[in-house]
Amino acid sequence: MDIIQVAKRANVSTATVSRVLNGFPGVREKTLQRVRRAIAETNYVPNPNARGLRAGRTRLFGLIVSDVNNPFFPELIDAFEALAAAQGIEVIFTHTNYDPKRLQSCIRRMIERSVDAIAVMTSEVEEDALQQAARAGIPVVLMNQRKLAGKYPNVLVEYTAGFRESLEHLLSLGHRDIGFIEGPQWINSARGRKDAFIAALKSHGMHVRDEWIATGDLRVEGGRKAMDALLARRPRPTAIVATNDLMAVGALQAAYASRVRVPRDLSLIGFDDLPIAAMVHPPLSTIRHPRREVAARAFELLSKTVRGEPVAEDAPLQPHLVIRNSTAPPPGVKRR
Amino acid sequence: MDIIQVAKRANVSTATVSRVLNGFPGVREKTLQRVRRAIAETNYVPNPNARGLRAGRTRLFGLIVSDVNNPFFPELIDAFEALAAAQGIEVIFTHTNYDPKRLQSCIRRMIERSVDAIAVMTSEVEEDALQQAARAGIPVVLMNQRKLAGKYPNVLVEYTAGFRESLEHLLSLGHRDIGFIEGPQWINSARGRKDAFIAALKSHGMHVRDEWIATGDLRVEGGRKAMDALLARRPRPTAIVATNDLMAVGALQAAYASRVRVPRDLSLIGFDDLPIAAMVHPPLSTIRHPRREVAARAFELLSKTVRGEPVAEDAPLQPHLVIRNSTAPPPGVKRR
DNA sequence: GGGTATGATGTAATGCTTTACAGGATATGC
DNA sequence: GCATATCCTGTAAAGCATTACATCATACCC
Repeated sequence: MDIIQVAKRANVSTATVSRVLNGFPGVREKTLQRVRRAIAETNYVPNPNARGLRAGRTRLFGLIVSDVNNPFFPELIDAFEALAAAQGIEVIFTHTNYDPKRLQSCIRRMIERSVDAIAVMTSEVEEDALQQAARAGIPVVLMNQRKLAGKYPNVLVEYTAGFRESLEHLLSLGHRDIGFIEGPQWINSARGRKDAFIAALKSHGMHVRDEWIATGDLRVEGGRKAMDALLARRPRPTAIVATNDLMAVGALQAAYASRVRVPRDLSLIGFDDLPIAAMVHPPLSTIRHPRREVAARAFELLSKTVRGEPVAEDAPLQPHLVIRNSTAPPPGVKRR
Repeated sequence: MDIIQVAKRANVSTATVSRVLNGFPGVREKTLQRVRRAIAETNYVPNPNARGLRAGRTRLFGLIVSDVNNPFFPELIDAFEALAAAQGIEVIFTHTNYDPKRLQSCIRRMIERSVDAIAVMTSEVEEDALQQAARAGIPVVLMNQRKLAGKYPNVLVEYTAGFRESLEHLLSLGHRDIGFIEGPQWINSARGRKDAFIAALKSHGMHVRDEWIATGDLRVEGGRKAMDALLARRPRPTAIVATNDLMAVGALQAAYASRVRVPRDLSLIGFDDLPIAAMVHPPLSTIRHPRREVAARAFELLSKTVRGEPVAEDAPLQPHLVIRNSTAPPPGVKRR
C-alpha cells in the first residue's frame, strides 16, 4: 500500500508515480515536481519484490568467480560492484572454487533469484551450465574463454602483449637466457599464458629451451618447487618469467633459500600484479592483468544487453609490464 | 501462473503445494509424494519475488565489510557465503571503504532490497546507520564493537588471549625487550589491540617502554616506517609485535633493507594470519584472527533471530598464535 | 449411529508495482 | 468555432506465492 500513499499525497494515480519513478517521459513538469516532493517527503522506496514480480527485471546481477580467497579476484569484484551500485543494481556473488561443475549450481541459484544478468569470471567454464542461463533468457558474459568466443560474449585479455613487454625489458637489460614457470597445461589460462610467452619469444627470433621450463600448480608452493628445479639446471637461465604472481612469490622464496639473490643473480617477472607483488622483497616486477577493466567491460556489456542495446565486440584488453625491483642486468653485465 | 501448474499436475490446490514447499506439517504422506513428484517433474522453482512480496521474507542477507581488497575479509566473506548457500540464502554485500559514513548508504541499499538481516563486519560503525536498520525491523550483528555491546548483538574477539600467547612464546625464547607497532589510536580495533598488548605485558609484570612503541597506518608502508623508527632506538628491542600482518610485512621489509636478519637478529610477530603471512620470507609467526568463526557466529545469530529463536550471548572468541619462522631466541641466547 | 474433535485440503484475499488501454484535457489546423 | 491530433493522466489487470479462514472427510466417543 505504499505507492498508493505517495500517489494520494501528490494527488495523482499510482501509474503516474510509477512513471516518475522509472523516468518515463510524458509527465508534465509540474506534476513531476509534485510527485518528486511527495516521494521525498514520505521517504518512499519502491518494494523491489513487487517490482521484480511485475516487471520481470530485478536490478540484480550475478557475479561468479573462481575463488574469493585468490587475491586476483577482490579487485574485480570491487570494480564490478562499484559500477553496479552507481546504477542502483545489486550484486549477488558466488564462487566455484575452481570446480567447473559447481558452476551449474551457481548459475541455478542465480536463475532462481531471477537475476537480470550473470558475469562468469572464472578461469574455467562448462558450456552446459551456460546453456541453463541461455534457456532462462539471462544474458551472460565470460572472461577469456576463447573456446566459446563465438557463442557467448567474452571479455578478452591478450596475454601476448604483456609477455612481449617483459621479454623486451629483459632483453634490454642484457638477458638472453630466459626460463619460464608454466602452470598445469590442462588449465585454460595457464595454457594460454604459456602459448603467449612462447609466441613472444619467437617473435624475437628466440626459441624455447625445454630444460628451462618447469611446471608449478599456480600456487606459492608450486612456484617454489619449480624454481628449485630450474636452479638445478646447468646452464641456468639468468631470468625467469612465471605464469602468475603466486608462483613468482614461491620462486622468490626458493631463490632466497638457495642463496640466489634476486635481482642480482637472477631476474624474475610475475604475472597479474596481485597486491602481494608489491609487498614481497624485492618488490616484484610483473605484468598487470587489467582486471578492473575486465570487470568494467563485463558490466558494461551486460548492462547494455539488459537494456536491449546492441553490443559491439571489443578489442582485447592489453596487460602491461609493471617494473619494480626484481629485474636487473644479468651477472657480469654492467647496468647501462 | 506457475505454482498453479504444479497444483494442477498434482491434483491439489496451490495452498497445498505451498505447504509442501515450505515444509508445513499437516499434509498427508500420499499427497506429499504426489506434490513432490509434480514439483520435480515440472522443474518448478518458486519465484523469489512473489515469495518475498507476500511473506515479507526474502531469504536475502546483507554483508557489509570494510574493504574487499583487504586480505582480511575474503575468508570472512567466503565463510559467511558458504553457510548462507547451505540454507538457500543469498548474500548481497557491500563495503564501506573504511568510511563509517558510507555505512549509512550501504545499509539503506540493503533495506531497499528488504534483506532479512545484516551483518556489519566493519572495523568502525556509526550508530545512526544502525538505527535505520532497527527502525526497519531488520536484525543486525556487529563485529567487535564494544561500545555498542549492550545495544546490538556483537561477535567479540578477545585480543588479549592472542597477545598473551605471543608474549609467552617470546618470553620462553628468552626475549625480555619487546617492542610494539601500534595503529592509529582513533581506530577502534587498533586501540583495542594495543590495550590488549599492554594488558598482556602487565600480566607478566612487565611495563611498557614508550620508546619501543612506534605508530603505523595499518598498511605495509606504515609498518616499514615504524620499523625504521624502532631500529633506530638504542637500546633496541629484540622482538617486535605488530598490530596487524600488513604492518608486520612492512616491518620485515624494513628489517631486510637495514640488514637486520629476522629471526636471527630480531623476532617479529604479526596479527591476523593473512594468507600473505605464510608467503613472505621468513614465514611470519602471527596471531590468527578467527574470522571464519566470526562469520559463522554472525550468520548463526542472524539466522536464529530471523527465525524468531532466542539468541544467547556467546563468550568471546579466542585468537591463537601460529608459530612460523619469524621468531627465534634473541642474539646471544642459545636455542634451548 | 449421532455428534464432536481432529486432520487434510481448498478458496480467495493479500502483498506492491508495472503497464496496456482508455479517457480527458489541451493544442493545432482550417 | 469545430474537428482532429497530441499530450497527460487514470483505471484496472497482471504478476506469483502465502495464508487466514472455510469446508469437507475421517476418526473417535458414548
